[in-house]
Amino acid sequence: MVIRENYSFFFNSFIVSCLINIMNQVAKKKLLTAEDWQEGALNVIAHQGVSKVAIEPLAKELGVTKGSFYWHFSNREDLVKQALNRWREKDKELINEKILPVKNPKERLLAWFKLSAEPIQTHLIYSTLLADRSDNIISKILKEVTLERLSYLQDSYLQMGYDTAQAKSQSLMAYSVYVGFLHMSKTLYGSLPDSRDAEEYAQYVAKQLIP
Amino acid sequence: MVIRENYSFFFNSFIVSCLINIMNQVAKKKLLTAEDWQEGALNVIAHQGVSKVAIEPLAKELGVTKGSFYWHFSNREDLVKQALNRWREKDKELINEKILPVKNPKERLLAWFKLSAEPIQTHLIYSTLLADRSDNIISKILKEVTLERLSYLQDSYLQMGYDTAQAKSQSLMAYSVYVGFLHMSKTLYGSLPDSRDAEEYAQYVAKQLIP
DNA sequence: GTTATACCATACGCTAAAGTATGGACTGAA
DNA sequence: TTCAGTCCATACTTTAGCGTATGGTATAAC
Repeated sequence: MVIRENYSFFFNSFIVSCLINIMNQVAKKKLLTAEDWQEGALNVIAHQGVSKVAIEPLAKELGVTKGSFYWHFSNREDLVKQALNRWREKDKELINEKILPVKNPKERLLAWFKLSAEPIQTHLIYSTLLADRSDNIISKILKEVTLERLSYLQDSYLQMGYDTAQAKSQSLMAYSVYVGFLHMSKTLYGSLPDSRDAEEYAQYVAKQLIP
Repeated sequence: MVIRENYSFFFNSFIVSCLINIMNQVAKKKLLTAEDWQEGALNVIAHQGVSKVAIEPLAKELGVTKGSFYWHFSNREDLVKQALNRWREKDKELINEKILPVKNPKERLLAWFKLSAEPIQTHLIYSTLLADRSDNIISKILKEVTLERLSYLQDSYLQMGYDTAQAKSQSLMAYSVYVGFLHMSKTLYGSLPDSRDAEEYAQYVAKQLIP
């Protein structure tokens, strides 16, 4: 008892601080940010397409109601716009971290082919957007992302000794193979293949497209 | 006056027969068949996607009302199903007429690459379906069409001396280039390129993919 | 301890589109 | 001429989802 009395201050302050931490975590999990909504939207886009992004179902999934949504966004179009911009930024970061640091152009291309075959969200989103011409926002962002991706592919081929025209055609073809792979795997297998098959395929394609 | 009297029978019968012809034409244009609805749906699918196929707007475009639709089809899903089956049949006929008759396997592949770059409806529909996973009907038909197309590509490579594994991989890659081309052209140029550019591109790709 | 602000719930109106029920017009056959 | 069958129009009901209006609660600042 004496001990408890002596340590009561410690225990009390400890418990209180713990409670505050927990409550903060609960509060932080319960209070949604705009990013939470964007991520939810991107998940829907990746698996069902932009047209399936609906406010009320998404709110239900996030454990809130429409009231939350219209606090963070002005309307549905606003959410789609912000979500797609978020996707573009995340995709850019991925490339900046995993592809561009590879100095040797041949190895960089190989790394890109490997990455392009991995079953990650950014590919799912890209392939879904490719056939969705319902919005001008989509066309705009899609074109930007595609041109940016093509540019670092072209750079690699240039650094390998291709002239400008050849590098352009070759990078376009390589990128077409990437796009085709995304759709073929979804069409034939229902989803992107697992890492082993993807690696194997990437090796084969790279052999054909990297001299 | 006399003349008019004399020719009145002729005039009357002529006018009547003309009217009957016109009315028949009007009647034949006014009475829609299930095929008319299917074609209308395919047009929407080609340019806007399956999710944009709506009964009342389509009826308005065809000059009728929903009453006509629910006479020919049980519901919306029924229309989509029949329309996609019609697309599959028309696509099959196209291949049977323009590709399969070419006896030399190398020339047959070349003909296929050329055809695959032409801005025709069947390609638009295919590329739109590729990212639309909203329905099981779509996935099913899409898979069937893809496998069938892959099979005659693979046959061509087999006849050119490839072994089974090589022919499989090579045809898959060639088909991926096709799919990629569809999306790339829509993404970068907004639509499929005109015949000259397509021909040029087909030549380049064929050089890479046909030994 | 009052007050402002951030965040969310609830309730409502509105529209597009699916599907139903019913009647009408036209046609060919009996 | 009547009658059945074909094809379509019109008038509903229903539902999903967008957007608004308003009120409630918690937290931080003062």
